[in-house]
Amino acid sequence: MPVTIRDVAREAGVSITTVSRALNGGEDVGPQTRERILEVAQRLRYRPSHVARSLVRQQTESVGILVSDFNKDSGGHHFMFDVLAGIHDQLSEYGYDVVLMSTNTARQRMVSYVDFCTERRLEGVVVMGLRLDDPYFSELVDSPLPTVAIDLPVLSEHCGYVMSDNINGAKFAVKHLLSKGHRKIAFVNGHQQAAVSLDRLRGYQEAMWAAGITDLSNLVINSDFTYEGGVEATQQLLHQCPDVTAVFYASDLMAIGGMKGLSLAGRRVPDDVAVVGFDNIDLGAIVTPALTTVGQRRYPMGQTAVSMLYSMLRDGDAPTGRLLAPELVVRSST
Amino acid sequence: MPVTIRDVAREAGVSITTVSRALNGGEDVGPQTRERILEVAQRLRYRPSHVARSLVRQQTESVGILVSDFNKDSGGHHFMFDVLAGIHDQLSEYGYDVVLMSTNTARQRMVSYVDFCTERRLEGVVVMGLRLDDPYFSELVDSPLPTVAIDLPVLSEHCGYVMSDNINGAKFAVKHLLSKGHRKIAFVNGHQQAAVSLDRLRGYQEAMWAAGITDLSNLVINSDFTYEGGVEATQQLLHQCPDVTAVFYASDLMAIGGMKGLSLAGRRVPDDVAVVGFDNIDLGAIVTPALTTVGQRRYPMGQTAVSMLYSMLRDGDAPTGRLLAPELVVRSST
DNA sequence: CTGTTAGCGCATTCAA
DNA sequence: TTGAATGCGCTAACAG
Repeated sequence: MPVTIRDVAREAGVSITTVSRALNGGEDVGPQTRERILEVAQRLRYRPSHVARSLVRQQTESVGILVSDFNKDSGGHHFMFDVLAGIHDQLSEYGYDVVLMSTNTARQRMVSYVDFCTERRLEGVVVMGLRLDDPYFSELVDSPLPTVAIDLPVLSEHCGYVMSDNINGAKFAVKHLLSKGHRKIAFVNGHQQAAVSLDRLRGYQEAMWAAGITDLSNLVINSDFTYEGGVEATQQLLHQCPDVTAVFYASDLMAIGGMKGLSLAGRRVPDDVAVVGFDNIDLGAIVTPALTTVGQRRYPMGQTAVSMLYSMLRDGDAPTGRLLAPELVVRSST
Repeated sequence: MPVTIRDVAREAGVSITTVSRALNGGEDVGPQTRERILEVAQRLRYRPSHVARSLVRQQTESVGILVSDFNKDSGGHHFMFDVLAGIHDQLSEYGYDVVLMSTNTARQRMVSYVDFCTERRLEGVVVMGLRLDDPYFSELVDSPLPTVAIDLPVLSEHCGYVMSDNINGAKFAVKHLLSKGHRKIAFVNGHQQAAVSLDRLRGYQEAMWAAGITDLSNLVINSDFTYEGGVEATQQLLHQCPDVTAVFYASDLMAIGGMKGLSLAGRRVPDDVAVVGFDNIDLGAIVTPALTTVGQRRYPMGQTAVSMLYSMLRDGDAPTGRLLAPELVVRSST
């Protein structure tokens, strides 16, 4: 239906080869001819078929973004959205098309991620929001398809990853609390299926140990990253360890829930109990008191993932694990 | 590089024609042959090239999602993300691929949206987050490319739209306030480039007029949908109309900012001043007091847009304007 | 400098 | 029931 290269060729009175050359900036085309072709192409609003070009060149110049179930995720919205933006923008900077897919896309079509990508001849994938135990994920990791994962520390021949330096991020938080004189510092973690949870726990532990605080029993509670989880975990924490003076939460949402829980229990923030979160979501600046938190650089994270993928695609570079420095944002909750 | 239909044909000792038929469920294939072909295809992990298929069938089975600049938008995150999820999920339900593009993708590549879509042979587009005055948008609307816009009431031969019934949504809010006995009800609107702003204003006005309140001067203020905007607008409002007893904000973010502003001014919510927002973002349930708001059904909005696009694509249906009913969520701020 | 030829991987006539 | 031939729109050798 659309205008093809043939139409342009006929109208300009040349062969399609010449049209192709003229439009692709080939050297060997007469200036007059070129000009005429360009004029005709523009007049006819000719747009080369990306599909046909992909077929003959054997490369689609497009990569997939694989996201875990869109709607089931609540709370991770901000994180995912910003990272997605970074991925998209950087990709289109490099001239790549972006094909969106989610874990349930594949499920619906009854094909694995790898098969989906193979069919579309995607040149690479960026993965985000997946859990370590996703059944299809390992297949992706083992496949020759260039892959970069966000927040999943898996490294293989064709798969690299990008994530915040969660260990040091957690250390920043704890050290900040220690510097304020706190000793009884509790930690409310996210769910255990997330790789980041392990790192944040480790950072917390190491910072505490380094300060000579070795008995962490009753100070660590596992929750689920959500607001409600933060409320509940805090109540449990207050029960099993009433003399805490500070709590470090593995997410801002939990921290905000935590402040609610503390308030319900009659504790004042930051006077009775100091609070630190993780993520630096917009909301943290709005709540009262404003939340001290460890910020993740979400948009750059997306960009970084893509630039790594690009170097794999273009230069055949080996994938790496790349850690982004988090930043402590001190506000009034501490 | 990947396995092609040829490889399967050779391995199975048949022609590629037969392979094609067998794999596409053609009737006229011997049961034995079919089985053998299926077995071979599976063993070789053959995946038909979506690219080649698109070329020969002259349809790509993929649609584009056009989003305004990803990173410049702050605050609309939730809205965009949920709608995006709805769009994506429904699209993949129908078997369509999803190509993501943003306004700056096109700008970077120096082509209009239409050209971008034409090159990729996208069959349709869903547009979201664009402003009415976007330079390229009208081109899209006028083009023969099937299009559905979110929150942009433009209707043309090939362009339909989906949005919340903002007029009635605003009426719900105002009527709720009226029923609580309020008369001095102010309205803080979003920026004027958004179509929704006009509708919400109109709903507010009509509801007030219907209640016999005709003098709305000093009661309406224009802001920008943001938290900060809400704070400032509220201060201004309190200045020019100190005796307001209720404020309806055109976004939850502004409403939350407004509650902050009210608190700063020593007014209590809801005792001194009642507050209603618009959007029903998660945050609204978390703040204190919890925010009464007009909820938009974001995920269904995305789904609806796609089902409309699908009927246009598949059945040649004419595009329509579809309004989704909003819902009043009453919480403690009123 | 330009045109002819040959595919890319697949679906689809038309014959056999 | 199967296969050979044709072409989707385009690029890239190879000639001229």
